[in-house]
Amino acid sequence: MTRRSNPDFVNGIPELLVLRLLSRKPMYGYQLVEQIQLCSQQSLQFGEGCIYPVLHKMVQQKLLTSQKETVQGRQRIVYHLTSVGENRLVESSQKWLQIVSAVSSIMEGQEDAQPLAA
Amino acid sequence: MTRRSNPDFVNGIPELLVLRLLSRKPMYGYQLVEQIQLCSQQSLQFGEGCIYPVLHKMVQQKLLTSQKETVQGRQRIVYHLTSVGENRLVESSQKWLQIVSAVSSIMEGQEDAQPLAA
DNA sequence: GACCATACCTCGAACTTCGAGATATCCTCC
DNA sequence: GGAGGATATCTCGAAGTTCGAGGTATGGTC
Repeated sequence: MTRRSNPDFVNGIPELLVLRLLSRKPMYGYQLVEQIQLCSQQSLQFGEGCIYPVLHKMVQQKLLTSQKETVQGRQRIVYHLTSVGENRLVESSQKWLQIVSAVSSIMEGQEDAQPLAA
Repeated sequence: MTRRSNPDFVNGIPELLVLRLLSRKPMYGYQLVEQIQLCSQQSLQFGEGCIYPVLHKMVQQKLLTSQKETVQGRQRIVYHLTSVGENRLVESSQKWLQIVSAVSSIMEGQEDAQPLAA
């Protein structure tokens, strides 16, 4: 139980990663799950129960298009980034970078920004 | 409405920041809200409706202790970091750094980790 | 035939953020 | 004296996210 007992910092990351990975080349769900694990050296482990719903949501939002393929009798659904998705990728990475830098500045900063004009 | 329509990357950040800010010196809630805004140049805007509950939760978890103060007839509740909180700060910042680095490696990476042995 | 890897899916639980609204005191200005 | 703003606290409910568990199906290997 106690599924997510402490902060995992992971909100929105699956979508960002899917966007980025798909900007390099089309992929299917299972492959995305594996790539994320591999590329991050197991640091990031998003299971299928996480990725599939994200994928479906993104198709609905027209960030992706999907396309059925059958390889050796095995069905795959290959996802492609749309131009809307490309835009979203740009926005999202900027936002991510901005947050990383804001958090860093607080984490590394030594003093108050302003003494709060007492 | 549509409160949080797209990913905000912000999960767990309030706690991390509170931990860090309090590791420098004790502060009260309202002050934390302001400091976070100031220190991040408005990039991070966690309102009181976000920070107060976080503070209460952290006291419950013994990450913080609280102490009432009255300054000019105005009540303040000052929060101090406990040693449990210090440990949590260390763990959490490591985890944060790890995620940032894993995400960066995927965002900046150019190729597959492994060709997935086709 | 059994079993594993591949490949897809859904459901519910748990957690988080955050806007809105409410209260109360002090100070300043008219 | 009264209005209004800044300071300072709080609670509630809505909305969205992640993710474990469980389910289905096929192809290949032993």
